[in-house]
Amino acid sequence: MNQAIVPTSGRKLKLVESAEKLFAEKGFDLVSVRDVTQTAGSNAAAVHYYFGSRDGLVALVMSRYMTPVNEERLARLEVAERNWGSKPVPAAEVLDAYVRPLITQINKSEMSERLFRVLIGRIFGTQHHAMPPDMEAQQSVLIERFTEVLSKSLPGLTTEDLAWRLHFTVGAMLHMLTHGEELQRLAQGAAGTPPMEVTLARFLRFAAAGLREGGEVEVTMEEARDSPQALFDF
Amino acid sequence: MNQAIVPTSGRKLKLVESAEKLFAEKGFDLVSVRDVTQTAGSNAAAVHYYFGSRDGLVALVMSRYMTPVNEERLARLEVAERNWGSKPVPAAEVLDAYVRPLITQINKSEMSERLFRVLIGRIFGTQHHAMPPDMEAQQSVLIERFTEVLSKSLPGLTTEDLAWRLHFTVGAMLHMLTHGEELQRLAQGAAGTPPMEVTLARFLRFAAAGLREGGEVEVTMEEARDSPQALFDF
DNA sequence: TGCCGATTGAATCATTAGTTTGACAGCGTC
DNA sequence: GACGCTGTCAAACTAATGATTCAATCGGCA
Repeated sequence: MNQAIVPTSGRKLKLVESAEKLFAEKGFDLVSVRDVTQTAGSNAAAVHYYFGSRDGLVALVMSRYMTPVNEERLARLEVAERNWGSKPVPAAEVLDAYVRPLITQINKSEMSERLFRVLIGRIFGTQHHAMPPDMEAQQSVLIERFTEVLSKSLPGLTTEDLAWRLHFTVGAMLHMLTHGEELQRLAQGAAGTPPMEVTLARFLRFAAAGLREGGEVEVTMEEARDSPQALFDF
Repeated sequence: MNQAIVPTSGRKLKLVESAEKLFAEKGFDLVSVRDVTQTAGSNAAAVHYYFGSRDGLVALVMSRYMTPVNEERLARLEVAERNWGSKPVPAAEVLDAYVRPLITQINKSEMSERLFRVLIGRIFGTQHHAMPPDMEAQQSVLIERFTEVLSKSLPGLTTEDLAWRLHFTVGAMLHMLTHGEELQRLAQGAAGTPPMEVTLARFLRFAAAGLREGGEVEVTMEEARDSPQALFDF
């Protein structure tokens, strides 16, 4: 399924791999067609010959990694649901289904762990309307499914609270994936250089705690407008 | 302090305000000098006359909002420390010092809440090495101070765990600030349209729970390499 | 009024971007 | 051997960008 997308014809594959590397290092926006073709030892026209346009190349790289991750996420979620029968799946296990595919896929990939992490972070951090329609749809399905299952795991939560907590969770994950490098520079060694599994385990625990114990916000919008300060007293 | 940076000379102010609006809407990278001058009803040369370069304008806009927020953060942190004397400041109160200045500053600003939120998110989300040196230094001090105080609030944590949890926290906040709009589109109304105070309160509770109850990761790197799966069993 | 520095704007430059074109080579087929 | 298909490449095209130039204009002050 992975290989079907990119035929292993030498030239095309070389282009995709060069693009992946550069996209991971500098971000989708800061890599030009010429950067890619130069790294691949090829010509600018090659990108348009194989991918139609720069956007075509970007879309291909994105779906090459997003699709298998999302498919594994949905598969794991279904297994979890089956295992727990009519009982709600524990939140931590739902999160696990969301996070663990990142590890699975990195092991399948030939890219370095560091580059893979950043690339995946950039892909999933792309604004939804800026990605190809089919991937946007893929993401919508994912959000819907995980929200549905999680709402049973955390029955006390309003849909509004759940939506926002999930949003925080996704934000924390994307930041970790894309900007983990920066933390290691900033914290001057205090953050260590843990392998991805350890960092993901830390993230999982952090997010599970936030999702479960994040309390309730019962203040209405009207009350909030009158005395915003009160929101923070607890 | 805020006004000192930008003299209220009509033309210059108009340029800065137009830039802020466009930067918030499209991001720093996707706004050209001509976009700004056109919106301000002015000429491309004006930007270089007043700000030296495009980067000068960006730097000015960034510091205009980052500086007061960070100063208030540090001030509040000091007050909290004084109030608790020799006892550690509760984590939630440290987070409060970190978050509440966003509300203070939005009320001082003339920008709409929505634009302010996104702009602040983009500013603080900028890679540290991509910002002017003085602001990079400002951020370093901030991280150092908050880490220092928080490590006393959460005495059980290793510095490595703390560093990563703070990283998650910052990521969740930035995502909420910059991409909150997107959630409201994606969740199809499920996220509501809460005022910023409510969202920040939600965030604060989420992050406090994650920081406090995120558990420990005692597995060493060596063990993790041998059996990554074990990390997720809990 | 006349001067002078501060400001403004149209035009221009140099560079970079994505894309297109047309020529050409390899290669199998009729 | 001519034809057609697939790749490949250098070059050129078009549009945009940040920056610069230089003449015109404004506004206060002697």
